[in-house]
This record gives sequence, structure tokens and C-alpha cells, in this order.
Amino acid sequence: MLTTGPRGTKDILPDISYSWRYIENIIHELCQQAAYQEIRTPIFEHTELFLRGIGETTDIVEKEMYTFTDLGQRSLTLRPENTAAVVRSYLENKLYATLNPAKLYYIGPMFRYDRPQAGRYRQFHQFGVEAIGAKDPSIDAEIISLAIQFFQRLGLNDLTLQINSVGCPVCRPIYREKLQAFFKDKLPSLCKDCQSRYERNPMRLLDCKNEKCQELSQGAPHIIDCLCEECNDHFEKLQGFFKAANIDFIINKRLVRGLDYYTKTAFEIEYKPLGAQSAVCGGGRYDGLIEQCGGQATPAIGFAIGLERTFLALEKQNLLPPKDDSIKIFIAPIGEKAKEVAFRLVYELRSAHISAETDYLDRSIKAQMKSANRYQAEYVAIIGEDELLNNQVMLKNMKTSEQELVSIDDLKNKLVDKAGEKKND
RNA sequence: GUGGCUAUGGUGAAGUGGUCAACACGGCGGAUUGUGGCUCCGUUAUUCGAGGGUUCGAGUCCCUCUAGUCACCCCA
Repeated sequence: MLTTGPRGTKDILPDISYSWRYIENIIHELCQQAAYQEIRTPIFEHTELFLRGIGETTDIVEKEMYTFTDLGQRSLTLRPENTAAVVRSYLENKLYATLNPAKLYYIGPMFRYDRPQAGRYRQFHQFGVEAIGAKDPSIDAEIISLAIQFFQRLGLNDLTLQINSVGCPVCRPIYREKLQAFFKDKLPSLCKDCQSRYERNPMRLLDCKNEKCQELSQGAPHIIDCLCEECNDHFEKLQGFFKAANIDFIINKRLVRGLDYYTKTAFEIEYKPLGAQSAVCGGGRYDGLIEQCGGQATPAIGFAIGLERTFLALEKQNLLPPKDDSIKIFIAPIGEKAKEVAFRLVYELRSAHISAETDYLDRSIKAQMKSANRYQAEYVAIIGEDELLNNQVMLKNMKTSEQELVSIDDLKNKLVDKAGEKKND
């Protein structure tokens, strides 16, 4: 127990943490270029926020939240997603006063009590983007294109963009009734899950993977054919933007989202080779959420990308950049006295922003050379008795094996010069 | 939450109930005096996910638990 992390969590070890930085850098750069600003909210919030924001009957809220009571008897919850929290912050800090639309993004851990499986963890990371304050389909198009550009920059191909519209408070209730009417007499033949969906969220009946249900749902009305004029117009215009920019998409009439707050545009980006957990990005418009959270009615849209899943896809396609830990110089002291000099040198070199490492295990010179090699050090500076006496080091170029005696005081400059010489070549 | 499969050292793994738990990689040490990458040599699991049981004897059979994995579900 003491030596095992909690179920569904994963350590990000040194052999992979550099790739996280790689992805994070791409995110920051992309968002900056698209005029999105980073927001960092707490990883826990009042439970109430998620109950109201995500929807009390959603799976996430019903059985996947890490909820606890703090010492002040507050019910808090580790965020299972971040849209509700961003909206909360938007309202609390009155961001509408300075940013309009507020274009925000975040990267961070989310928590859901789910059965772990490939691409599904209890603590996982999302990169998400939210644009609050604009209702025009052009911002829908921008948001979605941003997700696509993110994957493009990583070099990922074979992704499919699926879009749909889930309607609004005007057209959805009407559609819902139609749908229930359609399934009414089929109800006893549906699977158990679908029977409960019938009342709670009939739209989900359409994306059940059960064969029988699929069969029975043939011919069911699709929301997309029942949209009100406004929603229909929105959806048409969105497609127009994609066509104008040559962005491929598929209309998936059965696509619905699992969180209650979605309206109009819903979309998903899928990377099929991932298996059961193939959705790498999901998002949509949530025009009702801000009001639901106590603000003025404000339109908004956003998405979240699962970073662990993105990693799986990158690994599958061999797109992770090679790791580079190489250091400039390894200082190899021989003997106690030399260790002090080595320490001083390492300290000074690092102060000059030169990467330097030394030995801490009193290893033989031979072993130190080996370890310098493993660090892919460009140089090794050996400090033995003779060098010590003359205030010098034996500087060895690990590539050419050339050696020369260099005064300790000149070492720093020497390394800088050498870097310069290289550039001139 | 449900079902299937799996579980041996730092890693990849062999091991059909019975001598010291193969082998490979990695790590460490060495191949004469203070020098790496190649090669060679030595060394590296009182122990087989945890706990019970069957047996004269279990890594090998049974049960429980835990974890991983795949599918359902859900979603990113």
C-alpha cells in the first residue's frame, strides 16, 4: 500500500515528463497565437457547482465524483471537468467586464471515479478552451479549428471530426417528445440501460452500442431534422465556415454529449486506433450554463482534450520527440580536495547557465567517465593531483577525445568560446 | 458497477508439483599505475503481486483479495 499509488493514478516519470512539456509548449504557443489566455482554477470546488453545472442526473455527478467534507463541514469535490469552474471564475472575477468575448484555456488534472482502463484514469489531464460571450457560429468554428490545429501541430493524422447540433430549449423539448413517442412501444425490447435512458435522457438512446437497440432505433427522428430555425441556421453557418477553410467533418446525427449543459453545436474528435476510449476531444456550445450558475444569460462554447489519450495516439504513431538530456560538461574529481574544486566549478558553471554535473559517489575516474558518457556530456574536466597543484583541469572533448590542460579560471570562458566556434562552423 | 484474461529481479522474459528460479538487457565492479563509448570477465531475485488452503513437497493446483489489461458502461 505504501509503495503503490492509488488505483487509476499514474506517475509521470522522467522518461515521459519531457514529452508533457513538449505538448504543453505547443498548447501555450497555439493559444497565444489564437488570442486565448491561460486560466488556472483550483482543483476542488464547492460540490454544488458541479451538481448544478454538469447536471444531477449525469453519470459523472451520480457516480464518478470525488466528494469530501472539509474540516469546516463544506462539501467539496475534486473537479471532474473544468468548464463549470471556469464559468464560476468568470462570474466571480467579473471577467465579462474586461474580456469580451473571454477566450480562456487551461491545462490540468481532472478526477473521476471510474474503472481504470487504457486511456481512462481516475486522475487524468485535460487541455480545454472556453470562449464565453459570443453566440455567433464563427466562434464555434474557431474553437473547433483550434482543437484540430493542436492535433495537426503534433503531427497526428487519422482523426475524424464529428459534429452535430443538440438543439436549444426551444426545439429540444419538442424533439424529446417525438423521440419518446417513437420508442414508446419498443420500450420493453430495449436494453436495461436504454429503458432508464428513456425517461432521463432519451437522446442517449441513439448512441447505445447494443445491437438490438441500434436496430430498434432505425428510423428514429434525429434532432438535426427537428431544429428550430435559429439552431438550424447556426448549424448551417458553422458548416459553411468549415467548407470555406477546407476542414473535413462528418455530421453524426447520433452524437450527443454526456453533460447537461450543452446546446446547439456538439462535436467530438476521434482517434479510432485507441479502441474503446477513442474520443480525444469533446466539446460543444453551452449557452445556458452561465445563467444556470447565476450569471446573466451568456452564450459560450468550449472543448476539452484528454492528454493521456493524446499521448497514446502519439505513441502509436511514433510522434514523440526524442529526449535530450545531454549536458555540457561533467566534472570528474579525484580525491577529497578535488571534490571541493569540482563543487565550486559546477556551481560557477551553472551560474553562467552552462549545464554541468559531477560525481557524488566517490567513483573511480573510469566509472566517472562512463557516467559522463551516459549524460552525453560534451566535455569532461578531470581534476587530479597534478591539475589541483596547477589550478588546472584536464579538459577532454568526448567526441574527438582531444585533451588539453585549462586553467580553472578560464574554463567558463573556454566553454563559451567553444560554443561560439561551433556556431561559426 | 459487470464480465474475460493476466501477475516471476530495475526491464523483457523462461520455468508442463520435486536438485542452488534459465537467458537477454540494464546496473555495479574489474581487464596493472588517473580516462568513456567496442570487447571480455565477475557480480546482480533467501524468492516468484498479497493472504490463506491442498500436498511428504507449489512459482507451478484451489480460494480470497489487490493490481494491470481488454470489453461493457461512461467519457476526455
